[in-house]
Amino acid sequence: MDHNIPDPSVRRLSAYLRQLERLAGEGTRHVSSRQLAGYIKAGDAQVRRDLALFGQFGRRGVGYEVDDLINVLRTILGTRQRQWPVVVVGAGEICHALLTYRGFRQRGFDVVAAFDIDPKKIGRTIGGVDVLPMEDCAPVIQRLEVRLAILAVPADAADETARRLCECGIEGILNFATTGLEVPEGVFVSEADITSHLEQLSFRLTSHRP
Amino acid sequence: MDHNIPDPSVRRLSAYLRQLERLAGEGTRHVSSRQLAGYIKAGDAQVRRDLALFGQFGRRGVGYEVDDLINVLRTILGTRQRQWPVVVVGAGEICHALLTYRGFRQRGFDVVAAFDIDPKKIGRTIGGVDVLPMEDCAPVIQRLEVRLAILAVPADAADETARRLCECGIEGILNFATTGLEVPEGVFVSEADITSHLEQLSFRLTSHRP
DNA sequence: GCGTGTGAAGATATTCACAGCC
DNA sequence: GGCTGTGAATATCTTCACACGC
Repeated sequence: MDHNIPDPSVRRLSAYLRQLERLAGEGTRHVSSRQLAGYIKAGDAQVRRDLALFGQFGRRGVGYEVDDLINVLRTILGTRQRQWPVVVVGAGEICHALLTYRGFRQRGFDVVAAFDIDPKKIGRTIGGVDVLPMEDCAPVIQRLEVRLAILAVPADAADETARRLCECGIEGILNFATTGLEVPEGVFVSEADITSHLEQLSFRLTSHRP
Repeated sequence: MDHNIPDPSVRRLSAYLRQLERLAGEGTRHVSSRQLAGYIKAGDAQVRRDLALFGQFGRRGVGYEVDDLINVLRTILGTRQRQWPVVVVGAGEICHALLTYRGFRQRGFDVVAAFDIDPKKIGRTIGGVDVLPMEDCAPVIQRLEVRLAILAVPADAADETARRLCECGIEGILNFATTGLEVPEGVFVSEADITSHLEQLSFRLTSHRP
């Protein structure tokens, strides 16, 4: 399987999967690229191209079988064969929201531990997940073979914490901090700063209308 | 000011602003496109191009004045002249995290109210913000001239709630639900589904290494 | 008829490379 | 020497349009 997949395509693959899961829940068995495109802001050719990057999954004249395509997309995204253990660092409000959200598991992610440096937070259990002292992060990550971390610490601690996570072998970081992170080669970062999202919107509402 | 600004550029403008705010806090007065690019995964020419979309803000041989550029970027992003009132819909855990996060205000956003349909949640005050019944959303949005909403309801309620918000005059939605939304022409949606972010990462860690 | 898969064309975004100014 | 701003070149992404199979 090739490696030069554009970022926008990967984002859309996620979006297709979300729609397909919904369709499957409604009992729909077949779907066309045009339908799928309708849910996303995209054209039907775009949908077919995105899928064609990985193989041929449809039938001409018919479309795609919903359940099949779900499995294909999960395989592509890496959430079919394995359940990904994930750690959350920083036991604040975002962490709380993440640990009580029950939707991750069925999508292939499993929050196995949270870490903090605040003794008042350490020892608590939130949503069935223990909040552990930051010192434990290396052994836990290694023992459970955790490769993904969610970073939810204050901005001024983000970079240092990220460095530490990378040392423990973390390869992917979902970053809720407002700071951009400096990470070693081979570590992927996905930015989830909420303020930036709001700024995208405020930009679009500011004198840039079509 | 033109309107055909690429989405990736707008995302980077946010990122530059975050870095500049940090630099300003550290007392740094000048910055070059190369430095700025170093924080982001981008080249120096990219930084200059992004800024050149809106004007000329640097001095040759010198670089950019940090405070000036902060003001420029805030103006571009629309967060300099005005404080944006924002409503949160769905008073769950994410809402709780949003209402207790104190960083929005200094970045130009002000959460003015939260809404829910659950009587047990209505009437509470979280982080100084009242949780109001969903029926009040239209009058509040109109009275406070709210144009931005954060959608934090369960997936199955997302589309219907979004429709309702658009009817109230909301023009930008930050969507935490896993569903893609169908919104009228002229309404902007920014997707913040956390599972999708995790899927981006798990994809990159799955057999697609360089 | 319908809908996929895909070369070829087109549109967009990024990088190069250098003139011009500090 | 350093660094911006920007045409020109390149790379990347998206759309068109049609052959092929259902």
